[in-house]
Amino acid sequence: MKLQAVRGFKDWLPEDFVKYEYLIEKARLWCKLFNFKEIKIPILEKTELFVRSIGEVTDIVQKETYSFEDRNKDWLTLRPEATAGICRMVIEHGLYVRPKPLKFFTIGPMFRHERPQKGRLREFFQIDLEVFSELNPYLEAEVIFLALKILKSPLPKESDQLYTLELNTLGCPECRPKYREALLSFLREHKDEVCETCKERIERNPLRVLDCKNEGCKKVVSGSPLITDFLCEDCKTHFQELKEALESLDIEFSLNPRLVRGLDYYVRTIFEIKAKGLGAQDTVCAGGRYDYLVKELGGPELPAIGFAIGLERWAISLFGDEENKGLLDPNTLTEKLCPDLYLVFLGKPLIKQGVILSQKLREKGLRCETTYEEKSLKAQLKNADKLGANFVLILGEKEWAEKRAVFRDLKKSAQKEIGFDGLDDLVAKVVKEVKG
RNA sequence: GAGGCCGUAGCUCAAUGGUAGAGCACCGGGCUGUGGCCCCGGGUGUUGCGGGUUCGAGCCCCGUCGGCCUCCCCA
Repeated sequence: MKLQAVRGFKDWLPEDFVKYEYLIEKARLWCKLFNFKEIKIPILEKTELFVRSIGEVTDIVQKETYSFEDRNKDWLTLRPEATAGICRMVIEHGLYVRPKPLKFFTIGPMFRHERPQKGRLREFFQIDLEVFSELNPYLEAEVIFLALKILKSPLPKESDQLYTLELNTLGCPECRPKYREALLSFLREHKDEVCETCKERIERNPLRVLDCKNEGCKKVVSGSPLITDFLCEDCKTHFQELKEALESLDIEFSLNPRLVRGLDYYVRTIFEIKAKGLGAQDTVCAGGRYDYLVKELGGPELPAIGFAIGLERWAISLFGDEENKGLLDPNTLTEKLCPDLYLVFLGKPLIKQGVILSQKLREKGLRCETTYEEKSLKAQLKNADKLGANFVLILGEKEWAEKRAVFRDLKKSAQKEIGFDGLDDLVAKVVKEVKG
């Protein structure tokens, strides 16, 4: 059997890498402007962390994690998301005593053992942001604003309608159970009308039924009790203030009372940002509040909100895929992979000069490539062209002796002669030509 | 985890159960002082892998691995 990458794990070829790098840099820029601090947490954590945070009965923990016993007989899990690890970090290092708000972001791979599809890999990258602070709707609105800001940042105009924001509230430990009970009894009454999957969901995770795409289920759900009718005063007020805060930031959103979460720790506000053209996996960013998680993991009471952007999905939404072109053209990025200058040397004695000269040029910031073997001028130019070089510098033994070189613009097919007095002078002149 | 479609050269794809091909890419040459264009030459392959049926399998059957899509779930 041929050796190949593990299923659902992808290589990033140079042309892929530039796309992700471009997006990551855009995101990083906005994170920093909002005063988020970049951190790194381990890829591997104790299994217990995810069981306690995400929830023992969730699908993620029950069947999607990469978990194993290590040589010390410790149960470890490749992180399926970043929030739990960041909470652990905050608690372990006592970061909660630092001035609020604590704003962190991290970028890295997550792992979930699911069936791969477009926009759904087993190793996938997330840009994850978390804010630990007081429960405040303005802060919350700002976090959502930032999510949209990041997503739209690579686009030429902010006015596009590529991304849509959906909003909901899950209530808090005080009001959610009441709603859950009401929903549960409603669903039990309509058990015969929902699909097979939902029959199971009713007892396991009734909120999920709200999210079912089955037409019959949708019909049932349309008459179901609404969370908004069960919210306690605090949650109601908070949600109302959040909506007003979003409006004051000119953020368009649609309320989706059927929006739910696969992770147990979320309370009150949750949101999702969907993108067009992604098929079934169209959620590019998701997040919400998790006001009790830090305490549940052994820390102090510390309300928090966060979200994660799926890097690969974000990339597809902007650059498109094999079938559909996106709004951004990846070719403008791959051009950056080409050398600025290719040094052509004719005659074996000059090869050594090529190595020295290219080094000096690199120190001046030029991306250089050169010849290491004696080859015909034609072969070297061909090579320079194939590598996508913008310019070539041609030095033959005759020119070398007469202290002159030919500088050729491959894109314009024009060339001129450069006289020089020593290597450093040549370097200076070439740099000037290339950089304009 | 369930279902469906698919897997042939580096890439995109052909090939009634009867000798594995094309375009692009790649390599060499025309062309030892000027790239792209052109011309000539080269197929670069364990038809994903393993079995089975058959005189004969890229094609049919089973299994397996992988990809895509839907479900499940989620970023």
